[in-house]
Amino acid sequence: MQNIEYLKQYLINHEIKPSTIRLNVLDYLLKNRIHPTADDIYEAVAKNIPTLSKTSIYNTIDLFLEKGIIQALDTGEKEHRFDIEVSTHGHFLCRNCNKIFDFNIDSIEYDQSKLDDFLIEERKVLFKGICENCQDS
Amino acid sequence: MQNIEYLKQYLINHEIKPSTIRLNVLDYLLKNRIHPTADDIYEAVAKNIPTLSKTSIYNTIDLFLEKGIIQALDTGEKEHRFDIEVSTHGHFLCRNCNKIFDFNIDSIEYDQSKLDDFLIEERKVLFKGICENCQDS
DNA sequence: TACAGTTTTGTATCGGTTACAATTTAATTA
DNA sequence: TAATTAAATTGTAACCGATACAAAACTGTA
Repeated sequence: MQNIEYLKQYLINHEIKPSTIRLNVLDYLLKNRIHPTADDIYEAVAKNIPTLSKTSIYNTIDLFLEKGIIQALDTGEKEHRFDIEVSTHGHFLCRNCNKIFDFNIDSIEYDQSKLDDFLIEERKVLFKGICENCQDS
Repeated sequence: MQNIEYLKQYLINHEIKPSTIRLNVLDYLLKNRIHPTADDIYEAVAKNIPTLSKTSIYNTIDLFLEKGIIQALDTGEKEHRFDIEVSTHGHFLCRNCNKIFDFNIDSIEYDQSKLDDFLIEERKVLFKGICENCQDS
């Protein structure tokens, strides 16, 4: 875990008090942009913190969501997945290898009259299919 | 349940053998476009078929998904929801009343270079926020 | 050192979904 | 029509990601 000061400041800037678990989770998320599940995070962080409990991971995730430094992805898989990149962007889920690929979205053109006076807080775009790699094999 | 012949043909056209349960589920979905959960469907259809089991609803849903006459929505709520409208369109989930509103999508402009040679099979767009009605109160 | 507040842990439980064998129903053949 | 096979339906148990909650451990402050 490098740049502890950077990680601490990252949390503090988002009104999260640093703790060993939170720093480890943040470090993992920043370095492993694979849209991991709670269990992925748990398995990775538990290597550094042998006493770690699953509940602490869920607590940390809930806190990070609340403070807006991660977003949850609902892909139809049974586990939630999480993304340290919170800007609006598209996700492509390969239904063969289950990897998620990011892509930029420039605009969505839709019938706004249907959503007149609706307060839109989140825009999620999920494509599903087969990634390039899985088509070759 | 009106138009039994229409419902039968609807199923047959999609390679689904009609049965009482399947006809009832289809009828419910066509008449109640509220993006119901499996339990919503179960509760409604059980009124007509008292011996109905939850498993039969899951079986029917799986079959309908497989044959492509419904699509699943993953909204972050813990239950899946289902939509008899399978064309690509947007969904708005109100995080206050949990109603889902449909809207048309004309186009999504995105960085296609990231998805070069990807086979895109599904495009899902989900907005979340507060619907007009829930803002008034 | 004592105290209060926060963080973390461990256990039990929840609830939507799935697995699967048994039963019932429908379709096919003799 | 009865017998046989296949398909649909049911009921029970179990799975598993997530949650609730109280106890324990830790942190910061005076």
